[in-house]
Amino acid sequence: MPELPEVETIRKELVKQIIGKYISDIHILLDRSFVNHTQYDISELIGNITQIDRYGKYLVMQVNQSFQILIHLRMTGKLIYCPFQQQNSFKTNHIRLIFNFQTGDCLLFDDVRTFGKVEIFSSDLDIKSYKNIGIDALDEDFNFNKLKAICMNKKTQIKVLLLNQNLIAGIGNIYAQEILFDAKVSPLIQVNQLTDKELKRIVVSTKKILSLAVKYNGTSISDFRRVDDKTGEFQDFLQVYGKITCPVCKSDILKIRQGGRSTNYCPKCQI
DNA sequence: AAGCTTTCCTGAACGC
DNA sequence: TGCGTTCAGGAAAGCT
Repeated sequence: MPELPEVETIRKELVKQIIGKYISDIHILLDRSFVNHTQYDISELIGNITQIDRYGKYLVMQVNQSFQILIHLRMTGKLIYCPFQQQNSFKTNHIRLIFNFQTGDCLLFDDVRTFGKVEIFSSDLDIKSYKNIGIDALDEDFNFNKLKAICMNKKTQIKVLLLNQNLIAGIGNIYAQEILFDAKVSPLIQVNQLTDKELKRIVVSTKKILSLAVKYNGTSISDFRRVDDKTGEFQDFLQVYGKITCPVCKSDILKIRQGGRSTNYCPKCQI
């Protein structure tokens, strides 16, 4: 499931593959994957890809000065670059959209569970405010003071807060668990109860875990694949997600549910 | 208003 | 074997 490191991995690879390419046609295979296309004339959604940015888990492709393509992969969305229509060489069983380039190659949007979304925005729209996206977890302005301000007067459990994209953007269920394990903080603590030391450890662990995961091209647990269909490598570094035994103290890892999501944590290391 | 719950969807894994 | 049930998850809408 793509979180910040996976989306950043995809972004970097897309920059290499498709910057400067001319989108000549967008082929829609599943209507609901392309949220607001009925507001546009598809034949006019053409032009050069000039820039690709990431905001939290969102990808934004700038096309000329005219419009932006906003992409969210949710759980099973993939972007696969296919040189010269070599679609058969990739495991693309659930293609929802095809971006065709003038050069004959294309970008496939493949998504088993169809939660992923592609959306068109005019260039003057600010996506961060439109989608109410919080500060990016790897933004250098995300620091102790910022986290303390975010946590002030809130009773939410820290694990649930880390998943709230409106407050901090980019952290999903795998990395929230890894960050709290690394910071030795219980996922159950209400954020207004966190000490300054704990808040500082959470910030340090967030930077450490996410940047390491970016370095290793993300985590491929089940669905995540890179633009060239390769897997990431960070799954080899996971400490607590999907684990039975704590790698530090050998205690049994507890599995609980918070806000409808599963959480693994070590009750001995994470107090 | 903050913080819950529900909805969307499919394939894998499970139980009988 | 094969059927039915459960689970997984991000974000937004609908609740309280």
